[in-house]
Amino acid sequence: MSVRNGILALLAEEPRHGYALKSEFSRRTAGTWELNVGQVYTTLARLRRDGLVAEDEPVDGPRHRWRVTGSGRGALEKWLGTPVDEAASRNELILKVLLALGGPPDRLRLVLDRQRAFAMERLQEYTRARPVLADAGDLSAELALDALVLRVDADLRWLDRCEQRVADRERESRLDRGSR
Amino acid sequence: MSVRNGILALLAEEPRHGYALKSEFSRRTAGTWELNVGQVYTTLARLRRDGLVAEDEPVDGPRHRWRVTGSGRGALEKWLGTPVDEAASRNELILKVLLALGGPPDRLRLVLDRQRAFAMERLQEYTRARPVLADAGDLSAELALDALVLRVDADLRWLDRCEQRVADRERESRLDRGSR
DNA sequence: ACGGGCATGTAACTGGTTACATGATTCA
DNA sequence: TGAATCATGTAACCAGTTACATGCCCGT
Repeated sequence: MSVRNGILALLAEEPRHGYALKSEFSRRTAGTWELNVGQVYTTLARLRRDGLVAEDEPVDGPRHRWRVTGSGRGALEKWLGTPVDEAASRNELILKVLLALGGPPDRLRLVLDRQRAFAMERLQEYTRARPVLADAGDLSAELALDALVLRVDADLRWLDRCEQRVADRERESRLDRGSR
Repeated sequence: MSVRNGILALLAEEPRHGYALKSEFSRRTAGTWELNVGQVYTTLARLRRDGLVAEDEPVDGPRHRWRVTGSGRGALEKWLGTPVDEAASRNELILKVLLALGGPPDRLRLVLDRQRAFAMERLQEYTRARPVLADAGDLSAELALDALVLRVDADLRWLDRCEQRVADRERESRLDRGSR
């Protein structure tokens, strides 16, 4: 429901037309979340269907102005007030590693290596980009980037821990075989 | 494509029937990713449609045994070898905070507070559960929990940073108003 | 006899996403 | 004039998810 609620949040700030929502959405997420224009209109149609937004008839040219309804405002408050549960958000990286754990050790090592290399590359990019954003005074972009840095950092630590635990496991199994 | 590829990974270990996939999937993700049984069958049907898995005719009772095909193995390798891009995985928490940034300060503070309270609660739960899992010797569960801890920890740090930056911004705007 | 877990499946819905068609405006 | 951007919309697809129907088998 992220796109739905995101659009709702933007409309709650002020009524906007469809195309403006697309631009604003990606601007506010510092380009990390790009919407296909069409998606804005499909989402608006669904929001209208559910009574969360309403449209004014076009006045100047083809532009419709969309605004939030009362229940739309309610839905938004509810979304904002409900914390995001990391455990419930299905995480692809965790899944991948946990399942690779059941395959041959080489494959697991490949997964771990590829992911780590990628993460470190990204971390460098972010570190290079950080001061530029700070100079530009774009708070949203700074915070978005900070979030990414912290996450990728957490991922890297986790990958290290995985590698370590797996190495332990293999050492133990070698010892087992040796003492048989 | 997580569910699809996850099921593919399990079938690549050994042929299994549908119900076994459901159990194994949630066991291997340490209960953090529960599948509705029906979803397994719909996903299997789609995998078969795409030629990634094949089914043996039932031998004993109603049980079908599903196995990965050659192209299924290819698709799996590709998935495992492709790193997960954190920046491309749309993150609800970031979106929520960034958009709340555009609303009234009280609402932003509510979002931040709720999320932090929730995260700290979770962190405590995880810390309590950690030694139990270590004793049980369940490597998957341990690693899954570690991932959650690291992520929630990263989230907490980020929330702190957000609060700090927003407080800075408000102090500055107060100063601006004062010097007008 | 019956409740619960094992087992298979289908119909239907949701939200996200894209490809495509259409036309207005703007500016070089 | 013609490309780029602004602007609106629709048809269609995909993966994820759920609710529901069906029946087998096992232990009490």
